[in-house]
Amino acid sequence: MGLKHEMIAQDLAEKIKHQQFLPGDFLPSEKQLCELYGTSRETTRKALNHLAELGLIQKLKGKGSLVLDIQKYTFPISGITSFQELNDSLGLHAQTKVLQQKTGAAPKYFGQTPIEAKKAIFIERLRIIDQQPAVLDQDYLLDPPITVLPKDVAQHSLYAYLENELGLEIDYATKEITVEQVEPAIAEKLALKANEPAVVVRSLSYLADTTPFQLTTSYHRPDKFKFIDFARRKKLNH
Amino acid sequence: MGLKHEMIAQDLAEKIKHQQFLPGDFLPSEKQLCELYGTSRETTRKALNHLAELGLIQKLKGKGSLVLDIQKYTFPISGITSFQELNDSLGLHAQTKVLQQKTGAAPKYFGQTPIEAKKAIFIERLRIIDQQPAVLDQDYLLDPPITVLPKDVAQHSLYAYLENELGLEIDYATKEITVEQVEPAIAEKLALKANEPAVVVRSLSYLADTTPFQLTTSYHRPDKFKFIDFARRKKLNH
DNA sequence: GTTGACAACATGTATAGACATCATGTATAT
DNA sequence: ATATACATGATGTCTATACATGTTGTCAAC
Repeated sequence: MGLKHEMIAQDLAEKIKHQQFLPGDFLPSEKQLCELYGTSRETTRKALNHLAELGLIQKLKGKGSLVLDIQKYTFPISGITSFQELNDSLGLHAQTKVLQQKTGAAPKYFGQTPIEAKKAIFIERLRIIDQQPAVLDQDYLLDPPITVLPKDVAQHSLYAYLENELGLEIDYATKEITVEQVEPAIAEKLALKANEPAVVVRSLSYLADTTPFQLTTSYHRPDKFKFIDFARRKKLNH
Repeated sequence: MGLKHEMIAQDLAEKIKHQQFLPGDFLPSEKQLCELYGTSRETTRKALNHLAELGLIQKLKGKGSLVLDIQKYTFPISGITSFQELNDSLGLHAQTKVLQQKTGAAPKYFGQTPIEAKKAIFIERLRIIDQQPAVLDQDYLLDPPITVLPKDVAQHSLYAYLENELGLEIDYATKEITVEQVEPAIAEKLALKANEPAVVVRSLSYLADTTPFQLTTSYHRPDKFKFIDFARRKKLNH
């Protein structure tokens, strides 16, 4: 079970990552890819457009699909990616220390957005890289839709549990990055110097049916923080 | 002159922004939109998918296209957007002070990416919001492809000049956000306190033909910095 | 040698149609 | 009343085709 255009995109992405296509190379033409995968042109084009959005290739009219020079660490960071996934795909071998897990009331607001769910599971986790605290994550998993969370999930991949065990479809999120002074308890956990601010990433994540399910605040040590993004120019802003 | 699917997307985006469709509403069905705009279904769907990528709507299978509740200031910030465009679309009425404009050698590297162009136009601009310095932009416009820059362009919109006057197609960029201690000259221009770090956004922007044309370093006062993003979960990371 | 016309091939845009899947209301059978 | 079955209309995926436009090499004319 798999959609054709996604499988083509997946396959080509793998081949680019494994350097079977090098930056500066052209991918096979759409016609050749159609024959190769046994699909129609529109389907092949859907896959190529997906890769272009991700910044893996650049489509040049009349010429072909050029493989771009994206360093490995450039692409997984933007978008919605769990720390565990990042850890795996970048080989960070970071350590996760679960500081708290309890149930309680859900926050009433995220910025100006009111939160409907009344209950939530609260998790606090410290991410340690090279024996140094790097990130403090505070998560509220909203109930509904998430009613229980087995004890060991927070230690491993939350997203894998939600997607694979509960069958939830994680779809989109809004994020906000600021730099702030944080309360002493948090500063202490991150081993910040006196008056040193933290990078605060607040995000609200939604399922495919538009139900919000997770509210996260991540506090990053500023010297460990790096956000890398690939963006295409969109022309729909009035 | 305009592509059908882009014009539909543009039109629907306008109507959403002007609240002719409210968050929680469904857009007309694809079939109705086809009749309304006199287009085929695939063309209409291209427009809707574009809006979904931008976070303006959520498509629900079997139901329709739901208008999401995105605050105005949520969407223009991500992607590639010039300060001038942001200023206009958010009504910041910021002030731009051009500190320097000169020609010289281009930097040799951007991170690990080597830069081919030898010459460049260097511009330094201070963005002032509410009488307070907020951002210091240092731009290198690479030569080629940009050989000259009229004196008053830096004061207004650089991107409008490049796109409309020179006919260049600005297409994509890579960005990197970090928090760093900056050199005293820069700290002074931003009126930073002693040892106060700045948010540094480094970006390399490209034309549609993959030519890099601009190398920007933006230094933000941390208390004025806010990065807002809408992201969809992509599943192509192995 | 340079230019120009042309063919071959690439991607870009748009259309029409088929079939699958999901949501929902309605009518029927129990 | 409840449950089942079905029809309807929505979006999702895929195919086949046509034509437009950009790129490049070739070959002929000058």
